[in-house]
Amino acid sequence: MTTSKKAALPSERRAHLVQLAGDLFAEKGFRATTVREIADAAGILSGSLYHHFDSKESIGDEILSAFLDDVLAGYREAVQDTDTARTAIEQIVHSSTATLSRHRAALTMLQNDWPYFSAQPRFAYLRKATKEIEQIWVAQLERGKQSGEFRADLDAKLVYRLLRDILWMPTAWPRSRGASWSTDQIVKGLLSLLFDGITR
Amino acid sequence: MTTSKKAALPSERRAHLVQLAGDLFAEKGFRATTVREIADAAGILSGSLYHHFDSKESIGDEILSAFLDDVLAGYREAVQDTDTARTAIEQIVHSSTATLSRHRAALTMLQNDWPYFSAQPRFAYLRKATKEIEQIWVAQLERGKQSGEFRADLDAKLVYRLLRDILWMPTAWPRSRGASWSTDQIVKGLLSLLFDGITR
Amino acid sequence: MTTSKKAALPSERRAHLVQLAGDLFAEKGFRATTVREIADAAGILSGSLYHHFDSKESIGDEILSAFLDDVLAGYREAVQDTDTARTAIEQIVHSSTATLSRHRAALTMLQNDWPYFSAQPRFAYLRKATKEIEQIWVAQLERGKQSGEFRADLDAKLVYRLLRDILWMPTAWPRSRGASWSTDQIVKGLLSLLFDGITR
Amino acid sequence: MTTSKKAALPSERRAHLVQLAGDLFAEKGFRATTVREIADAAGILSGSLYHHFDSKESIGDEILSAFLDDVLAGYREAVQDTDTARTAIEQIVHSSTATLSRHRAALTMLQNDWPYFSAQPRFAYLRKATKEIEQIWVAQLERGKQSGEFRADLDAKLVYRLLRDILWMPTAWPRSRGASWSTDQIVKGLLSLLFDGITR
DNA sequence: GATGAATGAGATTTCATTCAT
DNA sequence: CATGAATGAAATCTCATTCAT
Repeated sequence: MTTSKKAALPSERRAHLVQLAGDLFAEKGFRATTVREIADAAGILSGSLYHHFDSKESIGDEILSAFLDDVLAGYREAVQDTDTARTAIEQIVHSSTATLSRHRAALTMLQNDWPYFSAQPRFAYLRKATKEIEQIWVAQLERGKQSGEFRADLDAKLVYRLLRDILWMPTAWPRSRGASWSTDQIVKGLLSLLFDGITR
Repeated sequence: MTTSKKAALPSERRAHLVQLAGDLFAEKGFRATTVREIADAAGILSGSLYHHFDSKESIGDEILSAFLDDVLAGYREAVQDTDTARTAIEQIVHSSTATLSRHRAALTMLQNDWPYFSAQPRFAYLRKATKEIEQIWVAQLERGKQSGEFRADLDAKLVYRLLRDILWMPTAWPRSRGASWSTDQIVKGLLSLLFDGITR
Repeated sequence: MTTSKKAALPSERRAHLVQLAGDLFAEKGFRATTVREIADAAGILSGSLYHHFDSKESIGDEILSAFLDDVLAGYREAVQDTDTARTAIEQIVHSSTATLSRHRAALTMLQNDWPYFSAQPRFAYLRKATKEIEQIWVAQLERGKQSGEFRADLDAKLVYRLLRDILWMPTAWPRSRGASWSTDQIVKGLLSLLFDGITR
Repeated sequence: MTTSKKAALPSERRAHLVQLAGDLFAEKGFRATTVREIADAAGILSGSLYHHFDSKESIGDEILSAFLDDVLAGYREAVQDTDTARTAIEQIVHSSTATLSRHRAALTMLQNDWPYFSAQPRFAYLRKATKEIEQIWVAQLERGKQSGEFRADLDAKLVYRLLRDILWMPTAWPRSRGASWSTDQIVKGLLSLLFDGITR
């Protein structure tokens, strides 16, 4: 009656394991983290992980798809009922603030192991999702160009890519033992930098 | 009495192999690239690579240190004899333009495999070099704050990290089959974005 | 004071599980079938099977010994009170018709995993039973040679082996999605094919 | 220049390893044989096998496709320029005699692990080849029915399957420590047994 | 009787590296 | 310089089985 795919059965234990795995992925990347390390972190043997997951990749899958679902949901909502392109972009950025800190692992994985994931059919949705993300950004940038809010000479695709990266990537910065910034701080610094520039 | 380290013996063949390896590293990352793939690209067997290099890591070493040497040299020169902080930052950015495109592989490696490299004593110079890079940027940012050129509320370290990333990382963007930007285009787009902002 | 061996406690549920397991064994072989698959088919978890069986092998045991008991009983009865060797052989064959279709799983298991079973002390009875089966066949073949019913140059052991295989194996043929024959059809085709070939 | 697929590069060592592996497969079946056992037989470590082969399956692939190529070539030649269906069938059988003994491993593998192989896309050619084999047999059987050589009531497909099995399978019989028959003996016994049974 | 979690042994595979020829 | 063969450590994964609840 129930589907036989393990991935479909949630459970507290399972969620906890995904959490542990995600922490390791965020620290060292997906491929660089061994299932043994994940199992060690959970206090079980590596084989025991396969009671909960089909494969290491299915753990990655879970983390990545959860992230993209969250981001897309946030973006779609952010651009609804906005009066100006600037408001829309601001909302997109703010929506990210909330989302990103919950998904450090996914960001690190995308940054470190994109070629690995994007080459696999199983992760085809990564390309699909990033395409939709691009469309949302580009649509708002073009809207701002048309309305005169933004400079007419912006290369929308390029600006999108730059903005998305600068927005997303710091979350994946290695947590150094010394001072490090919160996602909030980063985004705030970023916004003030982008909208107002460096100069006084 | 020449040193017995293979790394000390340059040669055209050797340089070519580093080039080939770098191309693969730039595409898939350092760890994700196998020595067999490098050897295949060179049309030899994997074992034969060890006539030229001590280890896979020594190839990585060569690529990374060449990059950092180049960058640092450029940065040191860029800030010399500058009248204003703004000029200094501009020169830093422009110096990068020239350097980055020659070092795609290094950028990808730093982005993908930083935790791997930075954990090894052999690559201790990575931390040293990045620390010097930070000092150069931060010094100029603080100078600008003091002189009134830049906003007084800038978190210099944070701004440095954001700027460095946004400056360096696009070079490591995966070369998609569609339209892709040259390093020049990227830096130009970036500068106009940062110094003038998005808005008109 | 019932024995503590689980195998000694029959029950409907138990028989049903053996049936389900047998179906899977018949399809994919004994070793290739996992206890998880058996449990899935029964709608329970794999660990729960161990309330009913000591081990996977004890399920196999049950299936194989039931088959051999059946076959031997049939063979012993078949050769009793027969006037001619030909009649005896005919009865043996006909006795098989009835028996085989009920034991597809056992046939598949013997065909696929004979080396595995025959190497284990637990399954020593397999060799014993097949030896008795051989004796029954060979006795009748020799009888026919002596009486002049069968050709004198028959290698009785070889002919037995050929006949037994051709009689048993088709039952283990993979059930293809297209047209497939009933055990009845197969045996009938076989008889009409073989019988005149044996007789002088 | 050369293809990078290992499977395409023959070598003496390689052929020797296939031979050793085949011997083990013939004894215990494909799945039941571990790569460690193969490596042990060759006096090397299991990982070293992967210098020569992509995977265990590619060894199986080599053995199976060599067998089917051989069989099909023999069959195609056997039926060429035959005056009667009986001659054709006879030649098919004789062609098998020569072929089978060289391919004990393949026969065992097909008998033990057919469900495993036939389920994999990589081994799709197994179905294709067996289909062609069936067509060759059935064509000759039908020809014989039409010409009056064979009984008109033969179910050609069923008879083919029975004949092929009885012809092929004994080669896969476990080599018992005692008396065992050569492929020649088996086929001879078989022919004398079967031939008159087919003809009217 | 069944669940849910885990064990533990062993399987296949990967890959940087070594070395005799 | 290059080949061809091998090493050896470690990785992912499989699966029968156990057991507290």
